[in-house]
Amino acid sequence: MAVSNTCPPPGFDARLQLTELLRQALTSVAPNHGDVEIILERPKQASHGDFASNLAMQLARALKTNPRQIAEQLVRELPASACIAKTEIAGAGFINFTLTAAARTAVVASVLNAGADFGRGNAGLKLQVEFVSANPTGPLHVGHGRGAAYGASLASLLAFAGHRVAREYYVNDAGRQMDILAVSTWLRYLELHQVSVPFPPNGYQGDYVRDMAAQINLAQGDRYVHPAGAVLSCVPGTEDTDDTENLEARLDGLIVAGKDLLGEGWAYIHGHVLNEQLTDGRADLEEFGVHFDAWFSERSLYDTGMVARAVAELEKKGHLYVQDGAKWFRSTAFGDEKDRVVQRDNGIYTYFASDIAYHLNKFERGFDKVIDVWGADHHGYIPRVKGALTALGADASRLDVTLVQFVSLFRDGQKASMSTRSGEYVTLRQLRAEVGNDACRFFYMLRKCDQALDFDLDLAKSQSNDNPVYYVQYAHARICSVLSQLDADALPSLTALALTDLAPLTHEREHALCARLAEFPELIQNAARDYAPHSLAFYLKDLAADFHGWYNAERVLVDDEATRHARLALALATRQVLQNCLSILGVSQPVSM
RNA sequence: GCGCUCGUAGCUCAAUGGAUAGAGUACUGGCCUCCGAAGCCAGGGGUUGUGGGUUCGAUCCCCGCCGAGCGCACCA
Repeated sequence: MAVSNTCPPPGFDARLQLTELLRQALTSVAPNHGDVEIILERPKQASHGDFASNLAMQLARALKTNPRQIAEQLVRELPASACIAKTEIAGAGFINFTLTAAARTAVVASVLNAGADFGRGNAGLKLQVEFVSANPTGPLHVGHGRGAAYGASLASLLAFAGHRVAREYYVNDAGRQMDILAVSTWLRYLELHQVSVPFPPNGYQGDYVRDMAAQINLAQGDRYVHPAGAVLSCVPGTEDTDDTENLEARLDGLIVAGKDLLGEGWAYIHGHVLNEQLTDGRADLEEFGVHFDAWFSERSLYDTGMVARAVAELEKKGHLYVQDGAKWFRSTAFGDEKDRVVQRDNGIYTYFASDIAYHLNKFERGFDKVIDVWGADHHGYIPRVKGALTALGADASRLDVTLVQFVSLFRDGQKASMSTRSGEYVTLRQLRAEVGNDACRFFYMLRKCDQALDFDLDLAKSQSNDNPVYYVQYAHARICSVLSQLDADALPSLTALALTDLAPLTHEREHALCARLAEFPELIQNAARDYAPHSLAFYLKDLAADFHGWYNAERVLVDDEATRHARLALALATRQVLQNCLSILGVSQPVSM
């Protein structure tokens, strides 16, 4: 017989308790199946109680018995517990548990005691999350913004779940794209000096390139000026702009010209534009609340000989062969659809080679898991990277690649076009200025990352109840507002509230809100396991809804002191969980709005 | 053609293999002498693209088909 007025001990966990009870019942009913996993879920429907177990259904086949019959046996063998008000068998054989009021409201004390640590796990793995890693060839755009928001939230989530998380940005400072940016800037610089070299259509077109040219002009004057004839002397092909191959060859010719004519000056321009773009991107991300522990340079992999070492290692293990003068990695032996070049016939390593080295380096740093957040357009790249790791004798399952799908911006119902090269795209900075950091971070989290995102600018901007981020923040501000109604001496201390008698919390909505709070630690576990920070955004909407519903149904500041204190405790606990959850997503918690 | 990610209410999206598939939005009607109405309450809305299979049970797992996006470089 359940005793409903018994107070559960501090740190009481109903799920753990019920799991233990079922485990004991199981050993009595089916001693040979003691290893069956005990699953407890929170039913969607309130009439199904606080927790439901499908244990009887799981056993039906093995015991060759009707699930409902097994359920009855299990319930009969269930040890008595002070936290259970009712046990019911329902549906196909579910066992539904209804908790006592005291067991339901106990979470309030747990939240107030744990504070900012409520929900924190103790997972303890050493993880790395690498994200954004955009080429520093121009401003970050809204697609990078999604990767940034997702990666940052994921990293915070994993850290909150108890992992040790390193956040890293891989800087592609060694490739052809950087050369193209440097040559684009140089050509704009030459334009300032009336040297007429036609600007290539496949160069970087954005205004920021002209800005950097002006900076170089200011600092260095005309020392990098060369006549148009000299610049064009090593540019092959015709001016046919329809032939892509021809255009790329001409661009490469311009790069060669720049390196030859400028010598040290090329290194200066290259270094300047790299530093400029990196600094800009870093500032942009910092303002967005996205921080990195490390900025890993691709070039450093060459400088330290890591790339050569990785390729030599593959060669030693017999996974390379030479064809048409190039060195190929036999990735088809590891599930890839074709073999891949790691070193070109001119001796230059491919990007893939440095990426093998990079991932080898990551693995050598001793992470239990390496998580790469990539744009969805890179998905075809996964088999070859994993293949290379396997070929090197590493455990490729330690690498998880999460793909983030594309973002389309909609303004006035119209899709905004995006093209990096042409410079016609909305930057992350523009987006943040227009809709604000909080709405950005939250909107990016309103989709699973493997779902294409249509970002509705007008909705994100609207200061109305259409906007979910305001709905959640409003709940927080409302609680703060209630507390500010009290004189400082009328508000009991946190420790006092944590000890307050919660028996006055009898309303259905109060219990629903408590159940939502109790869900938070489980949410963290599941979301961290699934790399799914979006579920935190959905939880916040539910939590805010439960709070608003309660708030409209009952007053917090009532005359009766016992009731008032219990409700204050619940309001404070709600605010705490809102804070914990919003912090993980990098969204602020305004006191008023 | 091959591969990856998807297809859920009019629209935008959720749903560790569980019970009557949920929110928001839009539409309709209510709630401020009352702690913040950026709020709440009540309505109608569905063959989960489609056809099979596995399972006590499938939006979820497997196969086929239809449709969408993205890939299929000695670019990064």
